[in-house]
Amino acid sequence: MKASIYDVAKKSGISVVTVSRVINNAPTVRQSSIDKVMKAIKELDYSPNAAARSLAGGKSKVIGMVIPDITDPFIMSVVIAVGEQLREKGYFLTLAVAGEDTDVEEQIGKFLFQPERVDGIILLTPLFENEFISLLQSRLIPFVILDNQNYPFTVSSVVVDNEKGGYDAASAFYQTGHKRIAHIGGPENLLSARDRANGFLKALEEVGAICYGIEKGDFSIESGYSTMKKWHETGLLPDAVFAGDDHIAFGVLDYLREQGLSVPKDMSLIGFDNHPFCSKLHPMLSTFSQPAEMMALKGVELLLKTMSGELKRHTIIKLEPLLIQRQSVKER
Amino acid sequence: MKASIYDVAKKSGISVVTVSRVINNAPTVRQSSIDKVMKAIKELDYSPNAAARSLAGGKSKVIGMVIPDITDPFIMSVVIAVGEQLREKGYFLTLAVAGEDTDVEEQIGKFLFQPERVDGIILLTPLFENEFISLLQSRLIPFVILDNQNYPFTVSSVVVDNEKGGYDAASAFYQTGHKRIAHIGGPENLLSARDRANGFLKALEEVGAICYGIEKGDFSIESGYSTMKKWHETGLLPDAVFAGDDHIAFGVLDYLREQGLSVPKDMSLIGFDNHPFCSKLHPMLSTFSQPAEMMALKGVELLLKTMSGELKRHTIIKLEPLLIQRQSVKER
DNA sequence: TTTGAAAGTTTAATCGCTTTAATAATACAT
DNA sequence: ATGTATTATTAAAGCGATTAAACTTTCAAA
Repeated sequence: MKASIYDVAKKSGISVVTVSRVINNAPTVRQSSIDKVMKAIKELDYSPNAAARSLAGGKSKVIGMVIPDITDPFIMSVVIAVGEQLREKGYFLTLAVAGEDTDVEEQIGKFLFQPERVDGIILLTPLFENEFISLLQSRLIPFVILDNQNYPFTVSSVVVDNEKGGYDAASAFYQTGHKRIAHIGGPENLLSARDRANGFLKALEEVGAICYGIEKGDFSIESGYSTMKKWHETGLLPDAVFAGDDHIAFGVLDYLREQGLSVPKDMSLIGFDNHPFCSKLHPMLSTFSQPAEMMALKGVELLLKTMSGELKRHTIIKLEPLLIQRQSVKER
Repeated sequence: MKASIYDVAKKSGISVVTVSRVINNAPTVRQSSIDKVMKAIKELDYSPNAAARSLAGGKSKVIGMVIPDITDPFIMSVVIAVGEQLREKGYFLTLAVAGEDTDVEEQIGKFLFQPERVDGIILLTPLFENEFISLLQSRLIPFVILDNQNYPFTVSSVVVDNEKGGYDAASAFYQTGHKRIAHIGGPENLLSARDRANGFLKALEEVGAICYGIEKGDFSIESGYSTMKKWHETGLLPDAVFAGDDHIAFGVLDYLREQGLSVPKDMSLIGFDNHPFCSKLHPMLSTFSQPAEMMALKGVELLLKTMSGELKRHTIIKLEPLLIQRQSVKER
C-alpha cells in the first residue's frame, strides 16, 4: 500500500498538518521538524497524492496546453520552452493534441475542462472557433493564446509579427537588387499567412516596386513545387521568391533542382519558420526564425498573471521574427 | 461557484449516490431518475470534479505518455493514434515531453508518478536507463514501452521489426540488379539502428553478395550528406544506398543533386520512416512505413490488459515495417 | 394475496490532503 | 518576572466524489 501523509506523520511523530506544511514549503516550521519529516518521507518513499491535493487545495498545479496534431519544429520548441518555464514556476505541463477528429473543443471540453484538472490553459492551435473562446471564458478557466489571437481581441495572447516578417523579406530582396520579386503564401484562413503577404506587399509598395507574382497555397511542399512549376512553364521566372513558410520553400527548391536550376544563382529564396532542414540543405536556406522561447516565456508569464488576477485586462504581446541570412539569397 | 454533485442531487431530488451512478452509467438506475438527473446536470452546467473522482475512485482514467522532444512524424502519428484508442476505451491521454534537460526520469518521477495522477504509462522514448525501468516497476504503475524495449525483457512492448526492414531493403536492391549496395546507418546506441544494419547485412550475406560500403551516422541529413560526399570523393559511388532513416536519405539526395547526380538514374535510394516529405519530393522516395496505428492499438491493448491484471507476464509484440515503393529505386 | 429475488436507492464511511481557527511553545521587551 | 509578540503545532472541518452495505420498491411466480 502506498504511504499517505498519515503514515509520514506517525513515523515522524509530527502532526499531519505540519507534514503538509513541510511538503508545501510553508514558512513556519522548525528545522528539526523538517528534518524528521523529510527522513520519514524518504524512508516511506512517500509522495503526495495529486488528486487529494487538488481536491483539498482547489488547485492542481498543472497547466494544460492544446497543440495541433502536426509535426512542427516551431510548435515543439514552444512546447519544450513552455514546459521549462512552467517547471521553474512550480507547475506541470500536460498536453492535449487537437486535430481533425479530435477537435479543440472535444479535447478541452472533455479533458482539460474537468474541474480541478488544470489551473490554466494555453492554446497553441492555428485555428479555433470564436464560439469556443466564449465557451472557455464562460468556464472561468484562465487561459492565453499563443501564436494566434481571437477577434475581437478579448484574450491575452503572444503573437509573432508576421507582417514585419513579410515586410523584411521583401525589403531584403529589394535591397539586394532583385527585380522580379514574388511571393507564394499560405492559406487565406490563417492570420499568419495573410499578415506575411500583407507585409510583403506593403514593403514593395513603399519603394514603388511592383510585385512580380503572388499566389496562395497551403504551407506545403506541393504548393511550392506546383506554383513554381506553373510560373516557370508560363515563362515567368522570378529572381526572388518569399515563401510563406519553409515547406513551400522546400517545394520551390525541389522544383528548381529538378529543372537543373540553382538557388541562389538563378533565383533567391527566403522561407519562414527556420525549420531544422533549412540549415542542413545545400544551399542553406535563409528564413525567419520565430521566437519560440520568448513566446513561451511571455505566454507563461501572461497566464500566471491572469491566474493570479494580477492582469485585469487582456494584453497582446507581439514578437518579432528574425531573418536568418544563409545562402539562398544572392546580390543581383 | 461551480456546481457539485450535491447541487445536482438537491436540484433533481435524487440522492448523491444515484447521481453518481448515472454519471458513471451504472446499470441499476430507473430511466425516470436518469432523466431528472440529466436535466439537473444540464441546468447547472455541472461536470464532475476530476480530482474528487480520482481520490474517491482510486483511478484517474488518464494515461500518461512520455515522448521525446523531437519533431518526428512517426512519433506524432503514434501519439494521435494512442489518443484515439484511449478515448475509445474511456481514457484520456496526457503527454509529457522528455528531452535532454528534462529527462525521462524527471518527467515521470515528478509528474506522472504522483499517485492518482495517471492509471498507467506509455513510454515512447528512444533512450532510457535501465535503472529507470526498475524504478518504474517498483512504483507498481502499469506501463508499456513503444518502439523500444528493455534488456533483459521485463516489460511489455511493441516494437517494429527493424531487422526485417533492413533485410527487405537489401533484398529489394539485390533483386533489382544492383551490384554496389551500401548502407548508411544510425547511431550504434540505438537498437533500431543496429537491427536495421544487421538485417541489411544478413540479406546480403544470404545471397552471397558483398556489402559495398557501410557507415554509421546519426539519423541526420548531415550524416547522409557527408557520408555520400566521402564515398563520392573517394570514387566509391554505390548504385544503391539504404539509408537508416529518411533524414539520412534526404542528405544523400541533397548531396547527389548538388553534384548534378540523379536518383534513381545514377543511384537508387531507400529510406526508413516514411517521413511525409518522402512522397512530396521529386523523385518520391521509397521508404519503409512504420505501423504507427497498429503500434498504438497493440500498445494500448497491452497497457489496459496490464492494468486489469489480465496480463500476467510481459509480452513483446513485433510489427513489420512495410517497404513503400516509389520512385527512388530503378532496375539495373 | 404472499413471497422472494431483482432492481433501485440511500445512508454512512472513506479517499488523502489543505485550510481555518484555536492552542501551545518560544522569544523579546519592559 | 510578566505581558506581549512571534513562531510552531494541532484538532476539526471539509473538498467532491465513490464504494460497500443496508434498505426499499417492484414485479413475477407461487
